Amino acid sequence: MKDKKELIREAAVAVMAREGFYNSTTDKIAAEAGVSVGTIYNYFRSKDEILEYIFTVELEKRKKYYQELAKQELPVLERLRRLLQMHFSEVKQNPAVGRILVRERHSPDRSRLTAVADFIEGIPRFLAGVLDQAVSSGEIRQCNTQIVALALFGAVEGVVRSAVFEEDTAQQSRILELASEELMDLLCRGIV
Amino acid sequence: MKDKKELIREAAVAVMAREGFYNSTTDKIAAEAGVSVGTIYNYFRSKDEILEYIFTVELEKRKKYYQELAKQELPVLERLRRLLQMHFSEVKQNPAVGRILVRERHSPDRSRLTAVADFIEGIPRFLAGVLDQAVSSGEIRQCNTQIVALALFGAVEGVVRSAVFEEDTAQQSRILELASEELMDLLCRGIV
Amino acid sequence: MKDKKELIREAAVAVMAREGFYNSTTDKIAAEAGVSVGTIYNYFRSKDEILEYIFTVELEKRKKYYQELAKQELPVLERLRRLLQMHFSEVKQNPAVGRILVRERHSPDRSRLTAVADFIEGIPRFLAGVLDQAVSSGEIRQCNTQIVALALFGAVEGVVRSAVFEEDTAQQSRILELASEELMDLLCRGIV
Amino acid sequence: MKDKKELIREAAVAVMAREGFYNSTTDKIAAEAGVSVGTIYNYFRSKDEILEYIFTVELEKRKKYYQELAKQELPVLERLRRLLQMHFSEVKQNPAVGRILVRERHSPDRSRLTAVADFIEGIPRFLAGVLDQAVSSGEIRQCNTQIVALALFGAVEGVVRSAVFEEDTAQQSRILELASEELMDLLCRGIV
DNA sequence: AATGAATGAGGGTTCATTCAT
DNA sequence: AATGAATGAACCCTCATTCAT
Repeated sequence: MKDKKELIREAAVAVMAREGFYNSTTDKIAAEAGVSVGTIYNYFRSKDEILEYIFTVELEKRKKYYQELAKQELPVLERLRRLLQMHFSEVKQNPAVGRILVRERHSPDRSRLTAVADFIEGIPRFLAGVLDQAVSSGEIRQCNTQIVALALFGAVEGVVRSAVFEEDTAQQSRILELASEELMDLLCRGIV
Repeated sequence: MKDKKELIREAAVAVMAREGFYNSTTDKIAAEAGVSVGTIYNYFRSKDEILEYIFTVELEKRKKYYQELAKQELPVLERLRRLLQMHFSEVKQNPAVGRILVRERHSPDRSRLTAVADFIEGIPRFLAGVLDQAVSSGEIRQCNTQIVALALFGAVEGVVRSAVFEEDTAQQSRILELASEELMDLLCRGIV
Repeated sequence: MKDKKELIREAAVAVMAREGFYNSTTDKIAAEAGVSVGTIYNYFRSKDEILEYIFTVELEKRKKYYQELAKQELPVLERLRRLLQMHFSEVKQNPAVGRILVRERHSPDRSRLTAVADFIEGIPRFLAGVLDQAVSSGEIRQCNTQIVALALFGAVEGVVRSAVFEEDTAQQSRILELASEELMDLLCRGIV
Repeated sequence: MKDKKELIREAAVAVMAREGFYNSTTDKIAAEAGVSVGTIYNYFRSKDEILEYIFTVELEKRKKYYQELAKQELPVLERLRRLLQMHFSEVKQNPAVGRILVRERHSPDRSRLTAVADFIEGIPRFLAGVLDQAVSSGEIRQCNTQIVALALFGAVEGVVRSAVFEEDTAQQSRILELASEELMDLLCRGIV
């Protein structure tokens, strides 16, 4: 039998993707999970914490993946390419999570939610670090790596947002398939 | 005396920037505006409509600015540069609006709010149109203009988000000042 | 030009018949009367007082009519017959008033409204007096005149209610035309 | 322990009888029931639905009683007499319900409330059916049964209204005790 | 007399969270 | 561990009434 915490997380993903965090009542999540409200509170301290957990899981996936990548001695740009590929591929497989990632990132005072903040601030910071290395090694030109990192992170989000809210699923798939190459091209050559 | 609708809009901007849309009660907005709750409802049909109006105002500003730009016979990239400059400059002057623009864009079923949807979908679509022209005229290379437009829009948002939630205001200013050049460089040359 | 108080009364009748007292906002009444809210308050002290006035006007009509009747030396039952005829005829001509008379009679603490209370309690009391006379004069048999008066008043209301909320206007007219005879028959002969 | 839905219904009856539907806030009802506001909404979808339920319960009582009556082979007039007796007896036992039945019958758009509409339209329709049978069987004379039914229903209401708003409880009891006989007399013999 | 913008108390309803079973 | 009934603070919005113009 599936871990109950995971069961609830998946139910929450489904409900939140469909209705948004604010409209996702604990009752709905419990119903979706086939569990009682009380049970949710045996695994999570609050509704916020469920969202927190969703972000944590996704962040961990990406961290783990990057650590694998880091073991191989790949050029920075190649590492970025694969990270993007992995991300878009994940979103394509599970667009519900994608919706949550782009939509519930902000909101009330959710900036205090650690995992969300980690995602929203941590990833760009991490990317900036990667870019700094690449500048040092001469792999890429001098630039304001912080801004470039923010832009890259934002660009990815922009594409994902469009895709996951796209109702035509064929179109959704197409965007997500082309996205990493297109973004890498942009990154490497500009658009001129 | 200042127009009361504008007064309320500004109060709402202040409160929503500080507390988020969800935590911005009509009572707080009324208090901030120095007005009674009832008065809000003489100018807006609902709390949602206030947000709607905030987006409308900002969207109009950018539309108007672009129309001016279009009258002059400028190269596409130059037009984009100025649009970015204008946008970052606006956000620098009024970071509260910036916060709202990036944070309240998504959310519940707010996708039905016309002005918000226009912003979130209309701008990338508009950008894609601009890029298409530029490809035709040979000013920029062949590329998936839709994805590039989404990426550009997202990149701008990514930078703005980081800036407006930055607590160090000097740092905030710096990012916003450098952003347009850095993004244009990225767009023109890539980062290699 | 029509008296403004009368103008407002008629507008209120229209709105209240359509939407019920509770849903009849002063704004709607003002709009219907082609007048501003403020003006209403130049002629009425409160929304309640408008209703009060509507009842007063109707009560006065009936009182006046009965006084005419009393001058002629008619048998009691004949007087009752004519009173009923007059009442049903009035309702037929202006079903909107009829609706209000049967629907807004009760409600919140409107029992304190004098005119409404007069209508609801005064008429049966008056009828009881009439019946008492008739018993004395031997025109009708011994009976509990109070209860009979209440029953008669209620019976009239029951018929009116059904008619004024009847959507088929032909049917509405038919009921109101037959009502007085049918009720008099019932009163005189019973149904056996 | 008493069923909680019933507990709330009784509290609502008490409050609504005292203050009228409109002035019966959910807070007051909750307090009267010794329950929190939220609990009300675990058993009823809305305040309207509470009223609906009150009417349903009373209507059911009368339906059930009449079905018993129908099993016995009683003359129509005897059935009516017993129905009236039962009704006045119920009201005497619980005048609060009586108040609600006569006062909250009309109102805003409460006509859409099924149970209320059933009461207000269903009972006269049902009575008309009963009378039709009686005409067929020759038990009563030819008459417009629809109007007579409306009149009878209204007459009952008229008596009940007077009784339940009577402050002198002895007088209240007297009216309710005499009512059914007096009405049956009226029905059978007229008042001449 | 007429206007209508401003007022603000008030009410129905929601929903995250708790806790006795 | 699981349940789900109970809780009650909080919020959006309405609308009768006022009053400066």
